[in-house]
Amino acid sequence: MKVRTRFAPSPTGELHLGNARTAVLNWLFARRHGGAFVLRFEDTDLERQVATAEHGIVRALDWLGLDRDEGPFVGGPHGPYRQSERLEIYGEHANRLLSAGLAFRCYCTTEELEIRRAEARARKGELRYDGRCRDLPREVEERFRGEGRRPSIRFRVDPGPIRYADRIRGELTVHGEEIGDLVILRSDGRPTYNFAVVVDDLLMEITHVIRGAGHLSNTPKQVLFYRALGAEPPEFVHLPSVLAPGGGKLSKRAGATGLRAYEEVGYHPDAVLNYLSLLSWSSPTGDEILSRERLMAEVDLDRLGAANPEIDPAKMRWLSGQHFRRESIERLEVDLAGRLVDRFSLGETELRALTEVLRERILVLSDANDVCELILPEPDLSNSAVREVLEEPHSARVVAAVTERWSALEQWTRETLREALLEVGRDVGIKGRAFYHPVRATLTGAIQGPDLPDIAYILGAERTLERLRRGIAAAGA
RNA sequence: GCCCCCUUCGUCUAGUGGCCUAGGAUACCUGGUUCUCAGCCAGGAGACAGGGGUUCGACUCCCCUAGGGGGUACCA
Repeated sequence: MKVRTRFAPSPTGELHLGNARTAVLNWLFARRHGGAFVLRFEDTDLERQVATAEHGIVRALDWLGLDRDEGPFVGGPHGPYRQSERLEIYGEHANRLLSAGLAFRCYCTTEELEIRRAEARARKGELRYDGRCRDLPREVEERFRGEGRRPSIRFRVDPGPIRYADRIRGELTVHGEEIGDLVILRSDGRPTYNFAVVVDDLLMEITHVIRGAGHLSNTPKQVLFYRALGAEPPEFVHLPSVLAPGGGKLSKRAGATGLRAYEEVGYHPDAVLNYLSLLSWSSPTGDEILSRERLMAEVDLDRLGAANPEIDPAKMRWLSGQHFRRESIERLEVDLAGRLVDRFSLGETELRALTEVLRERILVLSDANDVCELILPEPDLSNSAVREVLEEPHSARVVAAVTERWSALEQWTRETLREALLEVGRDVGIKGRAFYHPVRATLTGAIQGPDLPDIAYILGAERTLERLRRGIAAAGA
């Protein structure tokens, strides 16, 4: 049977690392087995205003490179893919259960239920529905109807063990008496979450339900629905919950940063994909820096742990850097161009040189700004730190020697610049700080930054030599 | 309150009864890369939550406790 997975967020807000990890595993597993990845929005409970959230989610998925085979905006044979557009379908299925005697109409109002729950809580009793409408005589039903009560439809949950399986945890059992009769259709006709999910997953022919462990306790209820509808449940895989750094659940104040923010800071999307798949999973090879292709080939449902992992921002940044190091110059150049060209009015050769240097040092794309900020603007030679360096006795001589040697260069490459610099150092007989600082200060107006040959390489021969000559003048003065 | 799940270095993890004086990665510390920052390279320190069992032998199996996560809704 063809593997079909789905990602079913409710379009309330942005995707965060926790949601995204669920999407990632569903996508990876589908791709690994040549299956289909379906997107579905669970929006039954929401009013409008979700349109922007829908787009935000799709955007985030696109950024991570998780393409959908079916879903909103792309369509597919099992649509519609928004629960709000499937209301009649849920109604039909609920009625099927009703006529089969597996469900019944419950005339209790929300208020009555709440009062009973409060009482139960007060005397420390069971909070569950007491089943009072299970077998209502026809006359009573008529009377309730006459009173204007709108019934909800409840599913009969009989006492006794309910067995279900989770791929990660194995066979599990709960008891029907701990669940109670479940509302599947509210009195206003909208389905409840657990019922809608089952109807959708069934109709969409989902084979593997991969979702957060928060749904573990919903699973037995859903298994009951599958059976009642005459179907076998799919395989359930409950991924451990992703926790915020320092523990605790992902929340507004801790770690629930939207994916958009990671995109803006400039994390490599493949690194985020890589990082997320490494939560609860590890490659049998023990490797951790895994390309998109390797992830698609290797990530499977075996080797999934059961403990809740915490996000480690530092490791994610490190991975991002690793992915940039392996990125092609051409691709990185495109990413960098979007952030730097206008802001620093870069030319083609400058951008290329910058990309070559930056590829070896950035962790996230925004690191590039700092480097540009430091070396691209005309250096300010008037600040005290720079003045101090330039006033050293040998500074003028050092800068002049470097200028002379570099201006004689036939090839302006990082390598030739570096070799030439080393030679000058030996010739002049000055080394360390005394040698490098005057050159650095002259070139950037700072005494801290990337390697000098790299700076010269990015600036290009003309600008480098011009700055150096100005430095000689300043040092001589 | 009741029910369910989880528990190896700070963090992510390897480990399925002896291969473990517990391996890797990150973070941290130190050194190197004839200047600095980042990067990179090398080295160092760092864990089986606690207590009972089972066994010739437990990180690995069972029980209890603690801690964490989730559920108990006409929320999703």
